[in-house]
Amino acid sequence: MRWLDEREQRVWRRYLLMTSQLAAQMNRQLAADAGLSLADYEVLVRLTDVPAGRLRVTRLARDLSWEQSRLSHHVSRMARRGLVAREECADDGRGALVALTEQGRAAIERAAPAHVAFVRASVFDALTDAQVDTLDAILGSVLSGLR
Amino acid sequence: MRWLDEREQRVWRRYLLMTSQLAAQMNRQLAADAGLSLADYEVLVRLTDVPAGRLRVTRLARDLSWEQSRLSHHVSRMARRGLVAREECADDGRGALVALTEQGRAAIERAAPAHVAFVRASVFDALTDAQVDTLDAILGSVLSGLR
DNA sequence: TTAAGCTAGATGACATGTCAAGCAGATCTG
DNA sequence: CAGATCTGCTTGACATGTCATCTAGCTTAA
Repeated sequence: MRWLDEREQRVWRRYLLMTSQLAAQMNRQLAADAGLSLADYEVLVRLTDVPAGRLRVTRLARDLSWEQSRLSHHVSRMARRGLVAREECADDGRGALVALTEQGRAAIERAAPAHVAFVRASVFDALTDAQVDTLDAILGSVLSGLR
Repeated sequence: MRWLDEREQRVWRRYLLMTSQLAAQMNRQLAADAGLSLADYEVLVRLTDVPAGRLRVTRLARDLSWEQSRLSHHVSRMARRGLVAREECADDGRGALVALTEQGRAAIERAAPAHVAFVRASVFDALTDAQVDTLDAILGSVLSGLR
């Protein structure tokens, strides 16, 4: 049984700390700016990206790499707040579409500039170009191992 | 307003994906092996690290970089499951100690080998030494910007 | 064409996390 | 030394996420 050495432990603890702090601060900023969570933001971004402004539930879940039931619950909550709307699917009687509402579009347009500025300031501006390249490689290696 | 360029967007999305997948898999593995969550594991590790096996609530929260109320709720849940116990603090009438129980110690001893093996396999074994160094630097830079 | 099985989604139960408020025991100050 | 304030911790309300299960609409094969 091989444990983590000193350096590995330090890196690992800092990894856990950094990821949780970064997520917490993004959540707080989005909440303050536009009453959104990071999860809301991700859903809205994806919907904004497609011309029709609507996607099938399964497709959206796959795009976001979310579990389907998580998305279903989340859509319910977002619908209650008027950020998205559920629509029937003509093709498939079982299907459902999640559609961006005007209010949802307004919310993400309000939130996006400060959110992007925060990501830029706290991540990309803090790193050299070479570090970003290495980070990309690291993410790729770890991700491919996870599948 | 400067948005993220192609490469930055790709890295950022992969960052969000990788961090969430890694956390999800760690949680699943810990749950399967020992009925623990990653949060439980972190609490138990910290308590195991101190000789007395008990810490003041505030101290533990600070060590973990958790909000105090999160820890309080979490300790309640862990106490209900017998993993830790709350104790009175002799020094300070307001204070409370969180103490590792036998059952808590048994749980972490059961969980640790596979958990460490998973972290090693999915992270450290997937990276070169130079990548780990760069990761360390990246974590440091971003963290210092977050405070 | 119909019964078996598959697929899309929703839901209930429950664990987790955040924020704001509450409470009781320290501490400080006039 | 008595009120004001601060501190350590808990609690309630509520948002979020997971797992298991349910339902209804498709699909397929005898």
